[in-house]
Amino acid sequence: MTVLTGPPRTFSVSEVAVDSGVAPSAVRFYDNHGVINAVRTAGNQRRFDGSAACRIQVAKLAQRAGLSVREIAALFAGLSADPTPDEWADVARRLVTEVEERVRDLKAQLAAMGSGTRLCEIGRNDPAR
Amino acid sequence: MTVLTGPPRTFSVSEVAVDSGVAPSAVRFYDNHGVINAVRTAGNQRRFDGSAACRIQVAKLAQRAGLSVREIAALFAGLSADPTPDEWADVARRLVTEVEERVRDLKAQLAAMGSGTRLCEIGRNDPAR
DNA sequence: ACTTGACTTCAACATATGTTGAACCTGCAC
DNA sequence: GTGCAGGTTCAACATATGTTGAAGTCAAGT
Repeated sequence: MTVLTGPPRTFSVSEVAVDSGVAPSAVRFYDNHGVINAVRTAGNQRRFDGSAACRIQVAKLAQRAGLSVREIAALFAGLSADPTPDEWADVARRLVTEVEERVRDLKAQLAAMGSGTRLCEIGRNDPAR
Repeated sequence: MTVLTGPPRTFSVSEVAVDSGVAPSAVRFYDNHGVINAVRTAGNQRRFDGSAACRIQVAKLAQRAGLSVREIAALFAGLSADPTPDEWADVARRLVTEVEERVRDLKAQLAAMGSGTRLCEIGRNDPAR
């Protein structure tokens, strides 16, 4: 079944900006790049659902963890308006998988450096000199 | 004591490019931005020590984990030419600490979303409507 | 209906991260 | 000492990620 719920409330650009902690210009930027999705009023103004501020908060942290806006938009592509917890969980799983792989790669390189085999030629002196 | 070692071998831009897997233009870019440090020949050409390719490999992975070139240069700032394993270990520790904090922040936000308290107002409907 | 604050688009600017091309110079092998 | 692969700088270009300002439109209260 579906819970009885009226027309869901929507948010303007500046509301989403305040809720997500970014500038209004950034909200428009994220809309233009598919991180969030606006519907338009009869007068062409953007209206967002409640997930927009949330998407942006996640997007900012994902950016700090190395993902590009394009990658984040792709990650959010399957998300419906006002996503279900299950949809969010799936996004979260894919996101964490991706950033953890990047951290693993970094750690592996760091580990390969100092220890044992000098894969990275640390302090390398030409062996053939 | 110090191990008996002749004048250590140096590397040209294109050698570092090959060893690190980036374009020569990128090697010059990283030099200009302090990720690596060249000495100059009498004829003004760059010469790098063996750590340069290594620094770049780490830098590329650190970038994928969310660090900027400026941040990476700052991280490498304390590193001497041909750094000791101890110096590398210190850099590695600080680097991992930083990226893991970013991942923690992301995970915390994701966790706060789906579960329990709707901090992110998922599927929010105006409570005062 | 008016006013006014918030919205629209678009272009220009700004910073980060490189790449490319021109014009010129070096280093090394012969 | 000559040739030439590869080095130098500098400016322009390119993409990503936004911000700012101008010029005009919308929405909502009075």
